[in-house]
Amino acid sequence: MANETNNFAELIAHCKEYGYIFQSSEIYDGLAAVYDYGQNGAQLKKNIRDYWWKSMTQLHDNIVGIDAAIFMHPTTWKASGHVDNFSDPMIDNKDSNKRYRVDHLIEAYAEALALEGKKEEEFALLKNMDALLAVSDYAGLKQLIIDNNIKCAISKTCNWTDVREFNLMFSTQIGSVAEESNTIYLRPETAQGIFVNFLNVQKTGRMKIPFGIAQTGKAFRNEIVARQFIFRMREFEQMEMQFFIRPGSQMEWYNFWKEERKRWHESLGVPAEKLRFHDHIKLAHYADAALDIEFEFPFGWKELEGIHSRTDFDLTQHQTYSKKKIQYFDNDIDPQTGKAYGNYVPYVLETSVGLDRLFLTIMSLAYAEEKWTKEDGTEDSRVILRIPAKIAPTKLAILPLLKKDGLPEIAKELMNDCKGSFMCFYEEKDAIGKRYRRMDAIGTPFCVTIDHQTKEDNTVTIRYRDDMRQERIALSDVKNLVLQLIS
RNA sequence: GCGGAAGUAGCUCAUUUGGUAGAGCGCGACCUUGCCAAGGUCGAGGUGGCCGGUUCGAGCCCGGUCUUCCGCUCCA
Repeated sequence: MANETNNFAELIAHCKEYGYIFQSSEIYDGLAAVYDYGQNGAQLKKNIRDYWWKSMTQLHDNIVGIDAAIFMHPTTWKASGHVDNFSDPMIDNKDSNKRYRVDHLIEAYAEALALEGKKEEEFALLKNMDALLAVSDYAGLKQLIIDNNIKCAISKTCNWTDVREFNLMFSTQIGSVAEESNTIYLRPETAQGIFVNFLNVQKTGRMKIPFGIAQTGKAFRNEIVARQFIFRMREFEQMEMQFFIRPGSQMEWYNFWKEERKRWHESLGVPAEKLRFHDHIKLAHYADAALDIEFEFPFGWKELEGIHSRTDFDLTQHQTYSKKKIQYFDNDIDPQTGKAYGNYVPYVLETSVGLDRLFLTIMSLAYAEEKWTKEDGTEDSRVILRIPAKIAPTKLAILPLLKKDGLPEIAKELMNDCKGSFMCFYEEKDAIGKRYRRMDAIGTPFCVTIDHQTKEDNTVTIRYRDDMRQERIALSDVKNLVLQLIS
């Protein structure tokens, strides 16, 4: 199949046209950075999620899955650091368009005052700022900046916007009365639902370290700008696993999961040369090592999955804030001391994939436009989604060659036999070639055609999406062959 | 958030300077056909993204707004 093209804009259009992804609330002009999955997209997404869930829980005897609520006690986000790190007053310079954190801007100016020996002015300024920050007086903060004639380092002007708070967490009220104390957040990450359930799972599941807790679910971030289709959305789905380990063993497990997760992506047909590791130089407040598994998207190398060594930060924080002891008693013998390891707060190794990003990865690899010259010299083409058979939304199309002569009856019987085992699609409209092309466009890997010969010898034609090859097989073998090909 | 470009039928696009909106493909029904996008007949589908202004009259001119794409910015 020569002459393939792969264009991101065409992929986005294809996703809409064939029921994979629609813009949210499109009839009302849409909602920025929010998307809906259509009939085919929802099934593909579910298949990817199921494949991940199975590989984590069913195939690892020391990993179990949970499903925590999106709403969590507000103190969760104080403990995790999200309240402090996710919400800062910001101000923009209108001339340079440069955005500053207000406290950083004022502190930098105070430092300059100190260098000039104006210690008293520096002290007064910082005291003023702290007082205003404490009561979230944004107008006062702006006035403070203007009164001190604090300038933008780039434009050298004092032309500022109003001070605004950019909180990346969405908030809402729980209960019917909107009071300050009732404010809760939509979780900005799923991880905390695992950490707060550490003791529940460890005790009720009698889990022994090392063990993991897996979870898939929605998370929400009020991104300042969100772009690149479903790559960065306000509402997105994570698939993550927190692996609880002995302190000191984190680098061993970091390296283990790093390789394990890359191999997993390759098992979904992602070519090794399209994946790479990107080590974090600047680490987040909770991590002692972190890397991204990046994929070469149509718009460049971007994060697909994060591997983070989170140390005992999260469990220790929850222990402090909840005043509940979150520890593990390890009976195994430490070869160094000859005694049991004893009580400790476990370390955590996190693997976290963006399900929507993985969906986009699969789609960008699958989408292709093929052109070729037929035997009679004319040009032919097709649009195809080469989605791996094991995650394709529809596995098998069952097509009677004619909608008469008893062929639909045989086809429907096969449909009834197969539909309990995998997703099937039945179609008797239009010429057979046209029906094949429609299946190519939504990524159905196999088509079976029932014709007059079927009535004579109980054989059918199976047609393969990827190479358009056809072969004759027994009608009774169809289900088992497809089951074998999608496993 | 800033700058640039765009928005007409499900899709791709026409509608030359303002004068009551069209095609191809696709979609539905019927007829004909039957192994890789066949043919015929009929049909459904648009208050031109939305709101406002100028004008006798706006898809076209002006303002605002929403959304998308590209470049910055942001992304604990």
